[in-house]
Amino acid sequence: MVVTRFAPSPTGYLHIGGLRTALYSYLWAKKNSGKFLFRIEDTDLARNSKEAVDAIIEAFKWVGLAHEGEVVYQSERFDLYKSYVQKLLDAGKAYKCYMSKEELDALREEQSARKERPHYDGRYRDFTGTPPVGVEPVIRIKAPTSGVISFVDGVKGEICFNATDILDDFIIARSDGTPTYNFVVVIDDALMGVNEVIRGDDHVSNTPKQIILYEAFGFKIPKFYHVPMILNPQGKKLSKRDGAVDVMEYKREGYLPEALLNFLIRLGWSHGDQEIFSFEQMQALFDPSHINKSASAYNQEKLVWLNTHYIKQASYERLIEELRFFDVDISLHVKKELLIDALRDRAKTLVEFANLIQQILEAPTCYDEKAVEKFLTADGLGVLEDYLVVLKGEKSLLLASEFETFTKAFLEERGLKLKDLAQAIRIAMVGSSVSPSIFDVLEIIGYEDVVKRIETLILFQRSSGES
RNA sequence: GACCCCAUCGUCUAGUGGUUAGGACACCGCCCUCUCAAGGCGGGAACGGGGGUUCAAGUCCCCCUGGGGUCGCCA
Repeated sequence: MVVTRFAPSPTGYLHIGGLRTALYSYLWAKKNSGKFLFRIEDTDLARNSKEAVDAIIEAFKWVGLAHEGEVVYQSERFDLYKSYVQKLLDAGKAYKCYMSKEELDALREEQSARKERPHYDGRYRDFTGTPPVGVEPVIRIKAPTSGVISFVDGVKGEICFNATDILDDFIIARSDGTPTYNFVVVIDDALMGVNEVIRGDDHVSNTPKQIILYEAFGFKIPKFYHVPMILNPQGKKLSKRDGAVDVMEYKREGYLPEALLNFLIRLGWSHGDQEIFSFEQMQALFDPSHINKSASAYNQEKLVWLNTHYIKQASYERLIEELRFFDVDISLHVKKELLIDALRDRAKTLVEFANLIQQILEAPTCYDEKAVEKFLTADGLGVLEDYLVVLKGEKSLLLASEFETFTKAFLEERGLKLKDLAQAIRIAMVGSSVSPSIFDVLEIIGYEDVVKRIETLILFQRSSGES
């Protein structure tokens, strides 16, 4: 059975890069009817926070990724780790090192000055003397000093390292007794049964370290998939400056989670020419062997396009529900469905959608000057006034089609075209020269308010004309 | 600096020795049209460079160049 996991360290919000590897892990487990586990890597007491944990879990909930079983917190497993550290110590595969941080820093500096790779020199590896007083030791693993460490990466293929090039006796437990990342990852993945690890590219150089730990314990080495980073549009590392990197920021900006997921799955992975993937299709089609080897640049336009796609597809109920988050509640509006249909093709995000709705539902409080200048000329205003007079005798107008028939008849009698009147009506309805089809807008607003809004505009024009 | 990884349109990518190098986003043009969108149709746009291997190379090999990652008592 395929067992994957997502193991963030709670130092902040959930990053979209993290979401992508989580998605891949989730999908690969689902595709294989396996398990997707969730673990919080909070061994660094100083840098994690409960808020960060909550934020990450909230983001997971928003996008709909569900993990199997309880969340595992590493901070609650220190005793377990200690016993495994002890095993290594007992087996002579790890040892205590009494070198101070200052000494270490000095050593590293020397090495870099000599243009060498900074690394621990193993001075306590075979130490048998009396330890210096007042120094709490760290525990270091006895790493191989020769040979080749290689593994077959599921996305990159075979990766080889010379032990001498990369390894030193790295620390597995700090002087305060707490275990370090590379150690706990191996213990937990092994104990939790994780056998397929999908994670960021930045971990390839940790992999050989972890492999020697797997071997030291005799654990089965999992299959690794290292997925390339997401770069910014300039091809550099993606950062806050490049737009949203916090997953929840996408919610606040009005993106649908399925759009974000679709965007992310397709960024660095492909299934032929297919662009649109429902959540079900993702689970059926995802295969890590099609993950691209090279890093990909974040491209907001594609996300926006996907978002518009999913807004067009969404059910009325769904949209009404989502819109509530942006303080627009149209659940009780009689024309809610027409309202949605009139606007869904025009909104790139739910934020825009909410604004467009408000623009129609609330009578304009001001009028776009340029639009007024261009369309409410003496002639234009005259036609509108004329229209209002006739409209007042048509109290039964209800549907868009009825408004249309009425309006077209009105225009035909006067030898006018729709374009001679449409913009004036639009300004009266929404205050600007941009809106959905005016007949839909008229139906949504309703006869009484339509009359009111035209009256208001005419009044406004007359009074400003006088002054 | 050492080690590792990567390299097709501006961007996301298809491509596994023989293709007019395909699709999508973005862009441009046309159509539709009451505005703005949406939609339809069409267009420009790529194999980083140099050597090999081969009848044949975007595809395989080498070098160069360029980009990225890692070198913590962080994860």
